[in-house]
Amino acid sequence: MPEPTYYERVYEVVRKIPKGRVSTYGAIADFLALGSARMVGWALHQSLQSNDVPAHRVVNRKGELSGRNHFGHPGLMQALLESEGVEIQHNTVCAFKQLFWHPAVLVTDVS
DNA sequence: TGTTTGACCACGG
DNA sequence: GCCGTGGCCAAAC
Repeated sequence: MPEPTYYERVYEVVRKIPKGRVSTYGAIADFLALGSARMVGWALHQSLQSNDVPAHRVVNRKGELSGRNHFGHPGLMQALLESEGVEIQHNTVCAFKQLFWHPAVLVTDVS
């Protein structure tokens, strides 16, 4: 049945995102070297109802919580991130550049 | 079955 | 540093 779809890849990558870290659609798309960032958004949308994927750790290139509106309730995404120690301001990840995590990078501590 | 949209990004001007 | 355009694949209409 279900062949390895682009979504499955995205799910895997997103699951690998360490807690307290955030990634971007472009980074995932670039890591998979397939499709485009748009598909990542679609995949995450599907993942919300299909898999346990920390989609709240995925934000757009600007570090903005673009999909906060899709979490069922606006603010939920921010709450989850803050719960993980990620500071959010104006629907944007503070020190996003610092918390930015790339799938190709091994899990390392920032401290 | 074809068109349109979609949680976007990179590049060029 | 901002604006416009292209691209990419899949699902919904």
